[in-house]
Amino acid sequence: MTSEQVEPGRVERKRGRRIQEILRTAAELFGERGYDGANLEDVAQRLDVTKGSLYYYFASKDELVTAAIETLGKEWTERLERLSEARDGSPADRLRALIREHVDIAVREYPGVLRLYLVPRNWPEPQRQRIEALRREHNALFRRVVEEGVASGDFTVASVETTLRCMHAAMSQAPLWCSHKKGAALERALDELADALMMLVGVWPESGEPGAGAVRAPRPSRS
Amino acid sequence: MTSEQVEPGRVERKRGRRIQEILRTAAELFGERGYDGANLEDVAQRLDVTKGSLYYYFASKDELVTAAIETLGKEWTERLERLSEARDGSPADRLRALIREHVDIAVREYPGVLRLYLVPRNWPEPQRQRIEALRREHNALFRRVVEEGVASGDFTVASVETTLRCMHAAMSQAPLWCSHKKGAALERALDELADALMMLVGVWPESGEPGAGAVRAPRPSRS
DNA sequence: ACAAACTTTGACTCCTCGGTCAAGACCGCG
DNA sequence: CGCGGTCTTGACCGAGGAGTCAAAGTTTGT
Repeated sequence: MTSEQVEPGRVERKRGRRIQEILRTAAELFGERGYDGANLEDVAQRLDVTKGSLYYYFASKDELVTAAIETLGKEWTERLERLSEARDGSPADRLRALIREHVDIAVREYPGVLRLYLVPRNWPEPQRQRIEALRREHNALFRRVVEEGVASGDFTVASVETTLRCMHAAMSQAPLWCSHKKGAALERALDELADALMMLVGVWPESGEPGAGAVRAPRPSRS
Repeated sequence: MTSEQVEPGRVERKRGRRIQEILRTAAELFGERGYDGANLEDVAQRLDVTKGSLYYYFASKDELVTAAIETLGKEWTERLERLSEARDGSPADRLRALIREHVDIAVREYPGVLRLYLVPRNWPEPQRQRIEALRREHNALFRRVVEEGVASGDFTVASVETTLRCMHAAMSQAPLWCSHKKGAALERALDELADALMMLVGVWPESGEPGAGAVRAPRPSRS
C-alpha cells in the first residue's frame, strides 16, 4: 500500500540501473556484431544471466536494441554538445577538439559502438532511421563549426556537406584501425587522424612545430 | 567419350557464364546485406532458380561468397591497376583519376559491393582476411601516387597512411550517400567528393574555375 | 517471520536458414 | 526417337536463435 505512488523509490532505481547495465552491454555487442550477428543469449551471458531475464525488461530484441541506440546516442550527443558550446578559441581549435572528442569516445569508451553508424544495412527500418537521425545530430554540431570557419575565412571547402561526410566516414572507421593500439601510439594515431581531417577544411598542420612527435612524411619546401 | 578432354567446350563455357552470373548476384546481395543478412534463398530468387541449384555449383555458402569476393575483387583491382599504370599527368591529376574510378566502380557498377570493405565484422575469418587483403592491394595503388606527389612537392600530408585511410573510408561510404542520385546530380556529387578528398593531400580545388558547375561554399579571400 | 512484489530461471515452441538428395527436366547427339 | 550427360527442383533434415511461461528464488515492507 505504502509503495503505491513512491517517487523513484529504491526498487525503481535498482531497476533503472539494471536496465542501464543491459543497454550498455547490448550496445557493445550489437556494435561489435551488428543486428543479425548478435544474439540475446550472448548478451545475457555477458551479464551473467539467462536470456529469459532480458525479456523481463524488454519485450523484444528490437525494443532492446532501439533503447540501446537511444541511450548511448543521447549520451554521445550530449558530450559533443557540451564541447561545442564552448565558443572560445579559433574555429580550427574548436573543430579539432570536436574531432578528438568524437574519436576518443568511439575508440576508447565504446569500442564497437560507433560502428552503429556504419552501413545501417541490416538494421530493421525503424532502427536504421534512428541511427541516421543520430548521425545527423552529430553532423549538425560539426557543420556549425565548419560553417563558422568558412565564414571567417579560416576554412576553405569545396562543399560543406561533402566535407562533413568525409570527416564522418573517416571518424567512423577509426575504431577499426586504432582498436589494437594503446598509450602513446594511440595518442599519436588520433593526432594524425585529426591532422589529416583538418586538411579537409584547408587547415594544414603547422609544419614548424611537429606537434606531439607526429611522424611526418617528407615535406618539401614549397615556399 | 568424345568429351573426355575438350578445351572450353560449349557446355563448359555455359557453365562458366552461369557461375559468373551467380557470383555477380551473390556479391551484390552480400554487399547489400552482409554475410549473415543475406541468405541463399534470396540469391537464388534473384536468379530465378531455387536454392538447391546453387549447391550444384558451390559446395557451401562460404565457398560461394569467397568466390564472389575473389572474382569481383580481381576485376576491381585490375581496373585500378590499368589506370594507375598510366604515368602521364601530374600526381594530382592521377590521384584524382584514381579516386574517380574507384567511386565510379563502387557507386555505379557494383551497387553495394564496396560495402564489403566496411566493417569486416561478421565475416568468417578467412573471408575477413581476403577482404582485408583486397583493401591493402587497392590501398597500395593509391599509396604509390600519393607518395610520388609528396616526393615531388605537389602533395602535403601529415601521415601517408592516415591520409590513405581517410580517403578509403570516405570512398567506402560514398555509395551510401550517392546511391539515390543519378545523372548530373551524381556527377556533381562525385566531383565534390574528389575535390574534398584532394584536399587531404593539400591540393585545393581551383577557385578560379568552378569546374563542372560544382556548388561551392562561400570562399572568402585569403589574400 | 510472513506476505507481496519483484526478478530469474530453464525448459519449451516455432521458425528461419544452411545444407542434402532422390527424382525428374532439359539438351545435344547419333 | 532415345540415350547420356548436365542442370534444376522441391521436399526434407538439423542447428540455432527469438520469444514464452510457469515455477522457483530473492528482496522489501510491515
